[in-house]
Amino acid sequence: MFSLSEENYLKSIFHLQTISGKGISTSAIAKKLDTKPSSVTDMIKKLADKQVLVYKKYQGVTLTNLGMKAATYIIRKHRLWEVFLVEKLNFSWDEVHDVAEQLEHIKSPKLINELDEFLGFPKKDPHGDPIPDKDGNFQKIEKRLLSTLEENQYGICVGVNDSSSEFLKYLDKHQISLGQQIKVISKESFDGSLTILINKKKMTISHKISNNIYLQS
Amino acid sequence: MFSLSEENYLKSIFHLQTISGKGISTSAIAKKLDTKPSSVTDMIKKLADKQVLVYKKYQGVTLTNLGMKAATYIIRKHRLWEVFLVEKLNFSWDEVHDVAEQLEHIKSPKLINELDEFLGFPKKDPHGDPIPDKDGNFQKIEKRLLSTLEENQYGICVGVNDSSSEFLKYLDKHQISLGQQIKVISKESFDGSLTILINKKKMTISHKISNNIYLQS
DNA sequence: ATAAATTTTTAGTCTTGTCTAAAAATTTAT
DNA sequence: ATAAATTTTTAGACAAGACTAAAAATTTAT
Repeated sequence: MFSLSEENYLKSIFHLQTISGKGISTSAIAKKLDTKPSSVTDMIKKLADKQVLVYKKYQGVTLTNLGMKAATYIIRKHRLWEVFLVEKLNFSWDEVHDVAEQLEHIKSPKLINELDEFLGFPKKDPHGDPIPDKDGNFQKIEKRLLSTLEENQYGICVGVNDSSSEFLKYLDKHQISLGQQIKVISKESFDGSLTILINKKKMTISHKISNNIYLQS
Repeated sequence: MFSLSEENYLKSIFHLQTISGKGISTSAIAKKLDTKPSSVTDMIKKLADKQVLVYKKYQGVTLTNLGMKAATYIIRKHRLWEVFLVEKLNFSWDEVHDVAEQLEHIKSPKLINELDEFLGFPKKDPHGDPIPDKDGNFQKIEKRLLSTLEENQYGICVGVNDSSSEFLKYLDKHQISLGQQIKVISKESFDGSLTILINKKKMTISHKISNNIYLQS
């Protein structure tokens, strides 16, 4: 069984590993968890003792299969609770993160599987991220950042990279949501800004925005 | 804001206070929380600093209005989650306690009021205990222990004193549930055992059982 | 290849919440 | 009323997690 802190480390390392592929540095973990590298070193030793990751001084860490399994289960819980909050309790997608962050640590053999069933075994959370099933399997949807598209290319919005309340509110305000088609009209090479067609309307967005929206082509 | 431990102390002190009425001793709290009196002394000082209880050496503690309010809110959360688990997630009444014990500590201004609404503003939890509303008010149902009835008296089962899984399973096994009428046929003064009429059938129960069942007359 | 800059680890400290052992206060019994 | 028993508090210690400051290792630059 893992402590609350241990679970948060596992989840962060899993996320970092999914992006980078390589061993994760102490400082990267510290940054993600908003803590100090020295604290990370301490915790990493504990987690290595528990066999959930491999750790060699100065070389970064890698999750073991056991660690991957534990992290996936935490993510399953997080995303199912997000669906619950949005579908049943009238939360908007920018309000769910902090609460799900707490709920994901609840321990009960029965709770999550029942919740899954109650929600109809959803495959994706409100931000478009896939929900692992009870065996830890989930489909990896191939998706690409809107910022990588060229003029005249298009796709369906299937996810976001930044789940912060601020960003999600921006999307709501400009009526950008999951499932919508987005087409790139023109691309400004100077600052990377894009003019896109969405909802039959043209709009221009900055690189910072397009770099946080995922499309499926 | 209170820590997890502080919340557990508040809840326990509230429960003890509801039963006894008087100031609660260090050792009573220690027993309830399965900890040591010395640990209780430490925590009590912290809680007194936070103005939630009044503490004088060797005299026991009493919750202030602030403390009562905080404790009531935790109990509201606990009982609403119990209703959710039973009504929506197929938990039986003997399975809910441990999970609700964790869920009651989730912090979210929105979560509990939405959950309350989602459940249809229930007035009682699965064990018959009243659920405080959002302002902390709840009806005190006058109820008495089955063990205090005399021969030929009867009442409706409205709650239990012991919420342990073992006791609740006993009740399920013998088909005793909330809402049923129970009549005392005879009372054995030697050991306090009762012969009762329930479901049109006679059965004999020990004093330990009748002392944990509440009736409304 | 060596010096400078950066990253990581160690060493020591702090906080929260707990514990044991012993001292102090209170209650009970004679 | 005083001694004995009980309850409560103090004192000191420990584990989990985190922090700061300084040392060690690694990477980058000259």
